Amino acid sequence: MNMPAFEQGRMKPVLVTPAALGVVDSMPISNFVDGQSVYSCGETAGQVYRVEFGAVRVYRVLANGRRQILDFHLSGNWFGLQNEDIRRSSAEAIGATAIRSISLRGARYVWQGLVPVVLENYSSAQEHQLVIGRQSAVERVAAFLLEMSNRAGCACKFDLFMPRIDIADYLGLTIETVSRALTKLKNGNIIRLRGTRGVEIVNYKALQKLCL
Amino acid sequence: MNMPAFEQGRMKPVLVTPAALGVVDSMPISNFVDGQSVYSCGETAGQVYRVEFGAVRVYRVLANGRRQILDFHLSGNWFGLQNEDIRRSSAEAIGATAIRSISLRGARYVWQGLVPVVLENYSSAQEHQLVIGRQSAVERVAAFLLEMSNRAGCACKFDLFMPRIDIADYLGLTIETVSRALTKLKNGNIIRLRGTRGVEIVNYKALQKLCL
DNA sequence: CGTCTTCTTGAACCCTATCAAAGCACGTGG
DNA sequence: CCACGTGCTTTGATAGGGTTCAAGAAGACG
Repeated sequence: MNMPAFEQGRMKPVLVTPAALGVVDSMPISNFVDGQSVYSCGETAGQVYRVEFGAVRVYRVLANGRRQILDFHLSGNWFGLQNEDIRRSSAEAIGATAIRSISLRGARYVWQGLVPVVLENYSSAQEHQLVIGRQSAVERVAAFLLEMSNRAGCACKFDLFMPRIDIADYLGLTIETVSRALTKLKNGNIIRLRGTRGVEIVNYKALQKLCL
Repeated sequence: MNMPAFEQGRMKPVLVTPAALGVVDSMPISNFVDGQSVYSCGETAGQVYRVEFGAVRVYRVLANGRRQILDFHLSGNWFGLQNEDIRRSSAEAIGATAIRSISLRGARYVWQGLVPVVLENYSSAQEHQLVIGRQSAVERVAAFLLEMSNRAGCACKFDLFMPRIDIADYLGLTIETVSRALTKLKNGNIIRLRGTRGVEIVNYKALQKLCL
């Protein structure tokens, strides 16, 4: 089932990103305010996007109003990639955000470079399935904090850029449960909370251990 | 944010599948018995796979033994697509299964054709996030039955090809809860159960309504 | 036809959601 | 600079849904 090492390398021909193709950096950047829609469920999908700065939440809403945030996208992340013509999710800016949009006009060439991007998004979606499918509230919040820490460059001190409700809808919990989990982690001297958004990881290993 | 219709069509240059590239059909097919491993977590990833007949479950296991099935793959479905060198999930045959494996030797060309496949898998992963993140037990089972019905060609009468434990681990529930949900749907005259695996959807609309 | 596995059913418990209210943070205007 | 108001967060009490543990029933298979 295994392969020689020289073949493993071929897994990533994909380091040829669209940027490397030289077509992306010339694409237009738009600015969004907090909560502003980038695209909405039901719209036709004609572009893919890259966050230049700020953040984006991609989510879906059930008929009864329950919302599930599928992913957060930070500076450098691509989103809006899909095969179907119609958007089945919505995307909104979190805070002041700049987004580069790429039309799929020269589709074949653009998609080719986006393969690693799609694979990465796919991978993180699967990771998240595990978290919301098989972990308890505290474990989910712990996993979330580690994820945010990693995305902040593995800093042990960072700011959450989204409100509690977004964390809850990302983790499949309620804001109250998220708050209680954070309090529990704080009381266990695993994290420290600074104001509403600030987080400091005091006991990194304990946090990792919680994610099993 | 919308685009003219003629550009929409460009979203799918991707109908050029590997099969169309003429390299896939010549790839070797292996046979697997029920429960046999296709690849395991921790192995190096050198191939992608396509189910020829039978079925495959892709799953991850937490340190404490809790398992989450990420996806089921049926005849014609591709799996094992990832960017990283190391497998973070495991794949097993469900029942007697034939699988075609494609080395990523001619990687660039293969990946190019696989873009729609990856996008499809990504899309179904997101769909599933919604189910396990924001739906109740009965709603999850209802969604699962509809999914299986669709994959069986929208038949209202079909066989589940996996045991209850797989359904449970796919939906983030226990087997008992899955069983109770099925009983509830049966008692509500929404479905009929034939033996252990057989399912007949009696009230299709009611089932859809449950998924909201 | 018997045995083993899988599935279903039951009862008790636990975790998380829900409902309600108080505490903060921040911005506005006096 | 402080009072006030608004929105978000935390904390509390209760209830509901799902898990867990424990049998029992139904299939599958030799």
